[in-house]
Amino acid sequence: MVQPFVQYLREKGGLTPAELDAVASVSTFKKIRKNQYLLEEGQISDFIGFVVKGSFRLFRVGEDGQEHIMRFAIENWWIADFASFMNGQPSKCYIEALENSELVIITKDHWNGLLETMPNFKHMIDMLTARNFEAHQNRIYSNISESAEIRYENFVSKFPTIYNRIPLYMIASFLGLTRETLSRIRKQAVKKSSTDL
Amino acid sequence: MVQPFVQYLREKGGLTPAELDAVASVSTFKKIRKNQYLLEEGQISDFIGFVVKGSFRLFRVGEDGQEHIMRFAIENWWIADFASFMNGQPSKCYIEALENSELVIITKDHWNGLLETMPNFKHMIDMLTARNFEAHQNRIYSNISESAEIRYENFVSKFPTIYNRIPLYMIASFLGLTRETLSRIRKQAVKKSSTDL
DNA sequence: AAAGCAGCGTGATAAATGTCAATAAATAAA
DNA sequence: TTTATTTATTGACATTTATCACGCTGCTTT
Repeated sequence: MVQPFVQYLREKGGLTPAELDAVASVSTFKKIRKNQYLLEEGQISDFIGFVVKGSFRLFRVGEDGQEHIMRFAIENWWIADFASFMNGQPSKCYIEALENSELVIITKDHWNGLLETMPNFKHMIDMLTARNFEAHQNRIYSNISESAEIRYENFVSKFPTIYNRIPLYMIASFLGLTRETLSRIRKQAVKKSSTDL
Repeated sequence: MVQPFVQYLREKGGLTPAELDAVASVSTFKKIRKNQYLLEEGQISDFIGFVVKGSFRLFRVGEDGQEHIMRFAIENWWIADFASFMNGQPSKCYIEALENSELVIITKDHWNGLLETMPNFKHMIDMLTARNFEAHQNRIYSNISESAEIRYENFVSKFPTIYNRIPLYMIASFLGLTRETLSRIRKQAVKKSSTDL
């Protein structure tokens, strides 16, 4: 099985060698090229991916045709449209590779099997789910209470590895801003920090 | 046990009489008066409440002292700071009764016990969790992509029973707007709809 | 009835953000 | 290197939203 994935499962889930084998037996390796879609609107997300290499964006397209980025994923992140995955409904989202990327794929049936039969795995996912829930809460709070500038600063400090790897206009989309506004916010921030002397 | 709660468990979870008894044996009834707190910042939400009667708001207080409403709950809704509940961390939220209210309370230990021993209960909660996740996604999408006016309209059509029961300035807070702005948006909306003739 | 309070509406003005258009800078392709 | 292509910046202007101040209404409480 793919090395970074094994390491992740050992560190985060404490899986035993036997358990790692069991996960391996239901895992698929997948390469996907830049700008290709892992999932498209209308499809059902009946799998979950683990990013081994590369990066992804998950976005929805508004009625006006504009793309709105819900989520990024880089190495060691899980990626799927979890809403579609959990409800079995057609997805409202696209998942696009931002670079040539590599994934481990686990289908929904296998995933649920692991949760039922492997307590270590279930415990790991429960932890992630709880953290994810909290992250959603924090993002909603941020959206309804914080200024664009502070939202941007928080993003940078929270996701430094994403911030310096992904085009600015995508971060703007994630934050619910236009690229122009984010560009200006950045300029102001530079001015401010140089005043901090 | 409290009638509306029993009915809810039967309808949504298909619980048997024996199962209802089991839930009853770990449930507590609680009355709370208007403007009282069910939970305060810093406390750990080690319980989940089911609203039998009345209404609640869950909010955070920003650094400037402003209150930002994350969530409402009325009859037949569950209420807790789920982030605190799941992670066992001190809550960043207050939960306040907006009217004289009544709840069924289940502590965390009992809750987890029900999930482990009662598949019908677990299934019901899994469904709710999935829907809740989707609702969060939709709210984030709404926040980053939609205008204040559309956000308000969607709120009204999505939660008609909440909208006509709760002060407007709280809805504004929930939507991330000032009360003044929401007041003006409403006036515009009236003007528009009267032009629809 | 009078006083107090909570909620809502509105005007004037300021600040934040979006839109459009043009260009520069950076990166990839030829 | 030269040429395309993508990404980022900037200016001028329009729109949206916030802020501050004030008054109105309806409901309690006294």
